[in-house]
Formats: sequence, structure tokens, C-alpha cells
Amino acid sequence: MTQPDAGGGARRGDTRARALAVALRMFAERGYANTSLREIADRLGVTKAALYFHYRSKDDLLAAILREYVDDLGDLLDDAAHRPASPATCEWLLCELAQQRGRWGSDLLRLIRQNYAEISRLPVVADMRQAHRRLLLALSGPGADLAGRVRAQAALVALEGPVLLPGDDDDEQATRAAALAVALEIVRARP
Amino acid sequence: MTQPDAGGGARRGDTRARALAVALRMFAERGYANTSLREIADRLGVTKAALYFHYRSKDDLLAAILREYVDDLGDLLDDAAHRPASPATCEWLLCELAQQRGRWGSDLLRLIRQNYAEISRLPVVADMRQAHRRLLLALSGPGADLAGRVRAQAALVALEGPVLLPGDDDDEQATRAAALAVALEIVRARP
DNA sequence: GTCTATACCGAGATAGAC
DNA sequence: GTCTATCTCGGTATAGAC
Repeated sequence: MTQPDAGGGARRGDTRARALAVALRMFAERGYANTSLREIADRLGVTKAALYFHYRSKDDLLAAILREYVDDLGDLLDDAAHRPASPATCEWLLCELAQQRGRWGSDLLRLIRQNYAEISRLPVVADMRQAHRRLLLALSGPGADLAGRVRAQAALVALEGPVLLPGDDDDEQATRAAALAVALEIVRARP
Repeated sequence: MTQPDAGGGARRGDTRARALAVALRMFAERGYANTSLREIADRLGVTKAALYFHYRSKDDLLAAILREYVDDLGDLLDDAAHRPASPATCEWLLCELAQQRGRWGSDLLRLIRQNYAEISRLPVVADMRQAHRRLLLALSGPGADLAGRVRAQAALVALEGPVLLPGDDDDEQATRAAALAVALEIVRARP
């Protein structure tokens, strides 16, 4: 799996998009600081300089990945904003979130959680934090107290908890479903 | 706060211990990869070479911090192992864990969570993972199924969830108490 | 046990040809 | 769009005096 272009598909013109996918995987697996542009370029089958044509810097490459994430999350939050603020909406949001994260795969979440020290230097982090605030607000309701916000936060991390658990050999689908069930439980236990 | 030795205390002979505390704080605040040994030495009031006398490498310094953590956690787990496997023990463990983390402060947890990509290269990570497994086992019970383990994991992350929430201006004590309450709720909801 | 000075290396980034 | 070649900088790590 060391040779370039394991996908075997088209090689010309899609470097920009392929770079995003490859970088995401490598950043998630090996860490942002421990992954050099040279390694990314190698696996991509191009040179470092080619990467610099598409992205102005290494940070820029990381930011591009994260921007996809916040945009997608923002769309979901917009949908949620058009619904009435109710427990039903809250549960609907958790389900949608679980689905969305299933589509994203675990790499993106691991990238964010395990490299947050680097990410927090980037400008995109402001948008990420705002999205997180909106998420908490939607989950806990408009005038929630401290306990309510902590509960919402707990439901959120419960949802992604299993993703961060390394090396358990359970079925991924089943684990995700169990996590969603627990997250729903948490918000339902709200007095 | 830029000048060395803000503590104002003894300066000779305790470099090794002070280095641990200073490094912990800086690694947590600025990130492991973004903190150079030169910066640590400066704030410590010594030179880089002095650091290398006490710790063989930057990784070694980080590992020493983490080893304190795993040892302390291991002691707690040993205590738990001497108690009967019951829901009461499980709740007791959660409370002790919350207390212990209060003593450690938020820096250590943030260091681990936000720099896990770097940490996972170190040998100590094996002990950390084992401690985590023991923790999950103690919380979920001996023969727990998938749902039980996910629930235990959720309780764990719920406990540290608020620590990872940046910039909320709530009272730290109250937030910690609320997190513990939610974590207890989660394990109590176990069927 | 702590310092000065320096070697060394790999990283990100750029220039300019093709 | 992609290459080769090169630059620069900051990092870790070491040698040896005090």
C-alpha cells in the first residue's frame, strides 16, 4: 500500500480533490505534525511542489478539510433551525448527526479530536467553535441552565465516544447504533 | 508572566520537577508540536541543555508527565479491584475519578485529548490504553455486552466533556459537579 | 548540575524550466 | 499542472568547558 495511487483511477486533473482525501486519512492515522507534505505527495503519486500548486501551505490543506466539515454541519444546523425547538427536534438532530458522521467516517472525527492543538491555531477554528455552540444550543434548548448544557455536551461526546475508542473489534455499525441509543437516553433523561 | 520562575521559590535542584509542571502547562496550552524545548527552558529560567540533562528527549519529557498520570490512575484502579463488582462500586469509582481529575486539573486532560496523535507514538501509550480498558471493565462490569461497554465509555467522556469545552464562563466546580451527575445518570440507566 | 556553542537534520516553502 | 533543484529556518540533540 506504499505505492502511489492505490485507487487505480484517473490521475490527471483530480489531484486537488484526491489530496484532500489522502491528507485526511494520513493526518488522522499518523497525526498532523507527524505527516510531512512529502509523504502525502508520495502516496499521491506527485511531488511536494505539485501540492503547493493546489494549496498554499500545509495549514491551508488542513483548513480545506475542516471547511468541508463545518459547511456540512452548518447545513444540518440550518435545517434544525427551521424546526420548532422541541424535544422531538432535539432527538431528530441527534439521529441526523449520527448519520452524517457515519458518512464522514471516523477519520475526520479522529483528526479533529487528536490534533486539536494544531487546529486551534487556524482561522477556521472560529467557525468550528460557533458550529459547536449552535449544536449545543439546539440540543439543550434556548434557555438551558448549566445542567442542561452539560447534558447536551455529554450526549454529543457520547455519540462520538466509540469512534475514539481504539482497537475494539466490535461491529462498527452496531457500535454506532449503540452510541446513538445512549445519546438519546441522555437527552431524554432531561427533567 | 514571561520572565522565568514565576513561582519565586527555590531555583536549584528542583529543575526536574519544575520542568514537569511547566511542560505540562505549555503542552496543554500551545500544543506539544508547537512548543519548543527552548521556550520551556526560557520560562523555566534554564537552558535547553539543562533540560536535556534531566530528560533524554522531548518525547521523554512528555512520557514522564503521562507516566505520573497512569500511575495515579493505576492506584485508583487497584483500589477498585479490591471492592466487589457491583453498581455501588461503579458509582464510587466515578466519584473518585471525578475527584482525582479535579486534583490533576484540566491541563492534563486537555494535553492528552488534544495531542493524542503525538502521544500515540510513545511507548507509554500501551499503559494508557490498558488503564483505559481496566477503567471500562470496572465501569461496565465483567460480562458486559456492547451496549454496556458503550454506556461505560459514554459515562467516561461525559465526565471529561466539560473540560474540553473551551471558553465557557461557568463556575468550574459547578460544571464538574454537573458532569459527575450526568455520568452517574448514565450508568444508573443501565437496565 | 548547569552552561556556551554548535552540529545536524528534516521540515515547509519558492523559483523557474518543461 | 507538474517537475527538479534549492533555499531557509527552526527544531532536536550533542560536545565539552565550568
